[in-house]
Amino acid sequence: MSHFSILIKQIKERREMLKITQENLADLSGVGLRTIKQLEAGKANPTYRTLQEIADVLGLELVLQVKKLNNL
Amino acid sequence: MSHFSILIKQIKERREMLKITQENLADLSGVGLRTIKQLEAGKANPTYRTLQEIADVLGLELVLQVKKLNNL
DNA sequence: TAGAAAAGTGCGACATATTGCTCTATTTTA
DNA sequence: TAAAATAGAGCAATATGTCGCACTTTTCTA
Repeated sequence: MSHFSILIKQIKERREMLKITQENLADLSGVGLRTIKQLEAGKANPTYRTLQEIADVLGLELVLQVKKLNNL
Repeated sequence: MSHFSILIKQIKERREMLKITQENLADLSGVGLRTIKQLEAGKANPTYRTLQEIADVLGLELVLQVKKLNNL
């Protein structure tokens, strides 16, 4: 499971938790519906801005943190 | 100070802390030097992959978290 | 279970991110 | 302070992200 897949999954789960459809999310965020569909389908390499706009509507934010040491 | 500006600043500070030049970072991450220069200059809207590759070399990771409630 | 709603996909146009080249500006160092 | 190293920027080619349209598939619901 890539880090990106996890992020996608989080977005999708969060959207569903909030009972928002992809179409709602597109309207609310200003990001095109097509882009959201591609993103959730894991077929995209979105720009920071796109991710940020989507995350914002979902009450999420993209932050940079020091990597966790997983495999020691 | 936008959220993005903060992220850029974090990348730059982390790179400098590690005594890595932009050129080193380009080589290590596989991201073009030009792209890194533009990014650190705040003149870019990078893709997730670009950010991730850079962050990875710097021992950082991009994570999605529930927004902090700042202004209540 | 039939109809509606929501989600996923191929196609193609357009916008823009990435990149190298070359040059200038700034910072570091001997 | 001069030379070297590092960082920033204009230009243009190429790659790719964004988006709407039209359609199919899947999921929900009455």
